[in-house]
Amino acid sequence: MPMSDIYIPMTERSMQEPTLLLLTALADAPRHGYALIQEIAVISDGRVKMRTGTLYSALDRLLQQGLIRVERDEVIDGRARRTYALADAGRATLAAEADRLRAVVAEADRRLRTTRPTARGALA
Amino acid sequence: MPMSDIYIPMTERSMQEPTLLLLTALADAPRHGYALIQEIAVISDGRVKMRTGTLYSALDRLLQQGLIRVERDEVIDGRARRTYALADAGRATLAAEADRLRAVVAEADRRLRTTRPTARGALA
DNA sequence: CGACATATGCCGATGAGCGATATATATATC
DNA sequence: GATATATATATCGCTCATCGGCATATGTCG
Repeated sequence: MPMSDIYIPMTERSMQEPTLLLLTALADAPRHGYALIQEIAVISDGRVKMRTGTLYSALDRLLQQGLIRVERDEVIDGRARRTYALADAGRATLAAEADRLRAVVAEADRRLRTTRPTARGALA
Repeated sequence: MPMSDIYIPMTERSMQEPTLLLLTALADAPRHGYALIQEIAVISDGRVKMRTGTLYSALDRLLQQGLIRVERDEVIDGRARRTYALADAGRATLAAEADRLRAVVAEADRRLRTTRPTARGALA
């Protein structure tokens, strides 16, 4: 019989840049969705214009993972507004991610400065 | 009539960690596939055990993008071995990626240290 | 009235990465 | 001689974060 086993990933994928920027944008203060898009544009120096499809699905996912929480719901000038805050777990995750990336970037810099033509140092 | 337009992404996705580690592992010297897996384990302090599925498909992709090149093909002790080297474009891409990540990490650190309870500084 | 900023949300498509599997040789252990 | 582990490359199907597009609604500016 065909066993239709469910795919269960063993390792969790490393965080991608949009998610990293999202947590970073929430690190200093709670913000609502639209404000996050603008804040991320500022953080990334105009490079990243986050799509709402990315934003709201990421917010849903991060809520589910417990990395962020809903701070409050309001209606401002007739427009609904949902404000999100970084949860303790999200704060810890962001700090760990920053440490991890700092180490990799340092290693990349080190290697870019110490280039050898071959792995054993030999050269024609 | 149903227009079956082809999906053409406007922006290129940001590099993920496995790719970043791959380029980093090639930054100081050319290496072959299996050596890259081991080198990446060292760089990431044992955290990342790259799968061959990820490795060889990434190598194919990076070759196609011109970020790496085949340095040489050998047969060592009866085993085939293909050695890859970082191309100039790959070197530039890695350097740019490092700059970018350094900036985001610095911003994350800054924000984690300057946390306010709300976006406007008010608190109950 | 039309254009644009504000604000949230859904949906289909894409592709990097993951787990599994296959193949083959060399070396170490029983 | 069998069995396990290290070396080495390669392919396949699956998942999920991200992307682009679309929908909806209000407020403001010209």
